[in-house]
Amino acid sequence: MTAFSGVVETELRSRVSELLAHRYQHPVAPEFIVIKLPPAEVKADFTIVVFPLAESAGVPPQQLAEQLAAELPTLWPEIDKAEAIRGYVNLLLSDRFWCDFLLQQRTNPHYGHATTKQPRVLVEFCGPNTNKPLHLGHLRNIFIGYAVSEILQAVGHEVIRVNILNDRGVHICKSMLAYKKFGKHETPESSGVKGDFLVGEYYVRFEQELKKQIDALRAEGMSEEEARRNAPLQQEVQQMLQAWEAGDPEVRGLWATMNNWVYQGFAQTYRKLGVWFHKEYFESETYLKGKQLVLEGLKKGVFYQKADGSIWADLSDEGLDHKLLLRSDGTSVYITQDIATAVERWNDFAPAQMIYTVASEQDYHFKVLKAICRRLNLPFAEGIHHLSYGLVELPTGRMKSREGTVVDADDLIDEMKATAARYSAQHGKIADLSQAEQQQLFQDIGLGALKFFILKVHARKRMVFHPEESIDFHGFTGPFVQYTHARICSLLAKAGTLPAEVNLPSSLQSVEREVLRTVYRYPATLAEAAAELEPAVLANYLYHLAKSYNQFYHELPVLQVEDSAIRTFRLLLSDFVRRILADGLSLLGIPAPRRM
RNA sequence: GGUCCGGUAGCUCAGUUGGAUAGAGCAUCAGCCUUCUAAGCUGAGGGUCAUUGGUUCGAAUCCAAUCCGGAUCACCA
Repeated sequence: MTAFSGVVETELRSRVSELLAHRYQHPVAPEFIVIKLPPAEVKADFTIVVFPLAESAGVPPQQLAEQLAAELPTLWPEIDKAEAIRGYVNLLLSDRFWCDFLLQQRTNPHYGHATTKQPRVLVEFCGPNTNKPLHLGHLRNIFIGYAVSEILQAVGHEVIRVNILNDRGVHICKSMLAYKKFGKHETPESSGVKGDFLVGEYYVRFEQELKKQIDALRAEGMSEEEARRNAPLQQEVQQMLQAWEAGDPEVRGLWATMNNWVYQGFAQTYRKLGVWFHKEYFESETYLKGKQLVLEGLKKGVFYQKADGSIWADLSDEGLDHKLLLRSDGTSVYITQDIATAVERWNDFAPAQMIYTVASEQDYHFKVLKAICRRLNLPFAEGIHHLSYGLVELPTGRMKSREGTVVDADDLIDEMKATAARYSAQHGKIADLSQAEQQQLFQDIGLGALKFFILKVHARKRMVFHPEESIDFHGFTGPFVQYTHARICSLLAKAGTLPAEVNLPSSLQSVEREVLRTVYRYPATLAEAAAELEPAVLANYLYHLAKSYNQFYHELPVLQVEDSAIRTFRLLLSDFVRRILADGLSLLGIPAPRRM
């Protein structure tokens, strides 16, 4: 009911509420009074929607609107003009109010950020398998998870960032087996191939060789399923998995070696992306641990056992199915180890919430996980939250690493960087920077384009990525916002130091007012982005702020203004916008270069 | 089949939680650099908000049904 709003809305609500109570004997709680931003054509800062009030008060809307318009300015002197039009009261605040707002807030080092402490939360993101490099899907996950972490921190939460490494299982053995058979002892060093890519090559190689064997068997007359089961590689990889689980030293040794290659590769990519974790959890360390919890649950009667010995949860009373928790041979399944991992995290950090950044294909899984933790009476059960996001697909459909149809994260980052370099060369504005500075700048812009491209879309939507249509650097993009920031930096550099004592201009231009109105919305925007766990809210806002600043910049001179009050005011406004752009971008994990 | 998610301009997406004539970007067309960074600014064209019904003073937004696309319901992870 109460939308995300700021100090003015709060003030207006309480004034209107008082007015209705005292003057019209019609009490309405402030939070039920609807304050909106008027459409662009209307020359006003805020709009009170009178219809709901009129209805319950039994007064015609236009009549009540006129009464409010007549009385409100006397109750709150900051209201310069109040007009009643077709059941709306359009309010224009005074120039003085907006100037004061700028002067007060520009020195606030935490503008938009919360000053009160919020509970500790844990955010899991990334979640790679250790048999292949990170791809575009991981990038969306990482960008969302990182940005949500930053945003939650901005509104006062202590945020613990964790990763989950899917480092064991048959798919990991596949690359190991292929390496053992075809690897000829090559290493990342000897081959010059980044560790995660090297391991990924063997994963693909396994699938290729397996397919050959299957095709050969089918040519001999076996069915698809039969051939798959009987292919020698399939049997070998199962044996390898058993050897791994039995702790076979040779298999474990190869596993550790290859996983370390992958981790070194990941570390490079994380560094490039600017992300990090407080702690990494390894499935190899938790996959056995959930069993005890399940057995306790069985003892307490929250689960049941079938005749074959397998253990199940009956969740049908809450619209979910029966869920297997332990196989008939007593081994764990995926969800069993997830329970264990959650318990471990609870013991490590005791967070009020555990947020899992995981693709929407696992929506059902997380419903089940939460339900089971609840039934086990685990203290963190209610705090489990699945931050679900839509898959990134290619025009040809889903990315399949087995078939090699993936967009590798590193490759994409490099392409973006190259594109940024091409644009920069065209514009020729940064030729005086050193080579190293230029390289860093290209990286910042390329990553800015990529991260913004992904984050500006609401997480729940799935997105199709067209590799041949390169990501844009103009319009509603990261570079546009970065450019606006750099432009302001340049302006301020030419202006020198900002004066401490300020005279305010006597009146504001409409573009200035529009920029101030947008600046005003920043705290409410952050609050909304945090509450919704939705970086897109922030990305959209930053674009609008940059857009309105560019209009201001184009329409009005700053440095050449004679009147020192106006010149100073515009510089301060520019500086404030610059700060918000830089702050907002950094919450999205996007650097804000000072030149470009 | 059950459940969940999505459907808004040619394309990619917003839409302030039920409010005024539905907005951006890209693409197309037309303008603006002897002035603070043209990765910018201004303008034009482009819409049956999937469909139908309902609730309401008022619906892209809420409800129901239908259509289309996707995911999921494994002794896989």
